[in-house]
Amino acid sequence: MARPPEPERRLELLDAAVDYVVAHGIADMSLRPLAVALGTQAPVLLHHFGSKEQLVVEILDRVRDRLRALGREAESDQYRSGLGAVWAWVSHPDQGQLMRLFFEVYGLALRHPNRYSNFLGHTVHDWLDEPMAAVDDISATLAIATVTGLLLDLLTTNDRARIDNAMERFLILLRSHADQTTPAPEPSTPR
Amino acid sequence: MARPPEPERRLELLDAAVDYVVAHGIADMSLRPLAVALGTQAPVLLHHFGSKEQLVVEILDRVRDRLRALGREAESDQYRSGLGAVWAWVSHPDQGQLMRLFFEVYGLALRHPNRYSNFLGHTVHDWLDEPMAAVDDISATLAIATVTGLLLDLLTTNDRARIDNAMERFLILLRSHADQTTPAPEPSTPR
DNA sequence: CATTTACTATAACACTCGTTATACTAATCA
DNA sequence: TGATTAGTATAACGAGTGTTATAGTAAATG
Repeated sequence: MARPPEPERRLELLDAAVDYVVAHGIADMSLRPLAVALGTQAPVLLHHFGSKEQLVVEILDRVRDRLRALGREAESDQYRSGLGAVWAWVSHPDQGQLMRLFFEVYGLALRHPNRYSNFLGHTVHDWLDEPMAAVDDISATLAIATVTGLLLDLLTTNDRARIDNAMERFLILLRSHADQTTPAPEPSTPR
Repeated sequence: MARPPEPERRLELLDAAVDYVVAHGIADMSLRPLAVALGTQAPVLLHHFGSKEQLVVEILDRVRDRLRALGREAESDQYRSGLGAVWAWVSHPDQGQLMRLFFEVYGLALRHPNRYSNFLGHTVHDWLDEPMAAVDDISATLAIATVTGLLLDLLTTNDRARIDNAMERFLILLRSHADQTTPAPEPSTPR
């Protein structure tokens, strides 16, 4: 009948919004500043996304995608493997803003589980399933928790040496325990 | 000259505000709802605390006190010791709201380090110094990170069995490593 | 061309925010 | 008693919020 929709525009806005949120956080994001940063106006965002809440949902879905992509990059690391590779990728300064956002959303989600159920329910299991697929649930839980906790420490104290050493010690703990329990252990971290 | 100040009233309001924040979170705390919950009005809070920002600072100082108290309670645990005791106390359901607030503030502090510098700068080192005083920095870093990460998992998934098992496995890892390196290890977790 | 629809621009609405001003009562001291 | 200060109410201000209404332009179909 008439002019066809242009889904490109919507995706363009969404991608730019994700970049903005990664850079500025999501806790006190508001439509008007976001819109001007994107070269448009608040009603345009509402026209495309319906409501702020829906926009936030779609932004966080994209953030989840980026976190999953990070896990896949760790898997394809050619110098390290397993948990060491995950740590190398996740703790890299380039990922600082993204991981900061990760913990920011986590903090908000703890108070409003319903509002962030997509993010909350899936993000942890994304990691359990993909980079940690080869080990049992308990080991994966421990490994992910350690990475998470060290990362939180790193982002707040920025004490790279102390925390890299702690990660190294954790990898040694895992390896020495594997030496005790299995006669012919693999040389790298458990997979 | 005239009517003397009544510091009791101020502390009374502050204590009630801490309870309110522990229950409702601090990210979207605002003066008016807080005031009515405390049976007063927003201008009264500003009269006593100067500004919302100052009130938040004082509330978080109190929250930090409660977290420190939790560490001391873990130290006096008569059934467990060391890291196992810390985990038992910190992961207890009674502390859920407090620990949720802990991660909420952490998430906010990652974006606004200056605003939450008191909380951010001291809370981690409180733990390094008190419950973890007996081990070296690297071991303490690893232990606190693991507790932190597991706690975050517990608060979001509530999967108590899986996470308690992961903690148990971590304690076993530490013990077996101690067995390898020291000839006469202590029976409990490393202190 | 006329119509329909997609997108954009401007203005405004109702609401909440932190904060301030003002008036009022209560308690202490000269 | 009068003066001074502490604490408590009430109202209001300016700013910012998400959202809606309205009008205008752009692009496609009949």
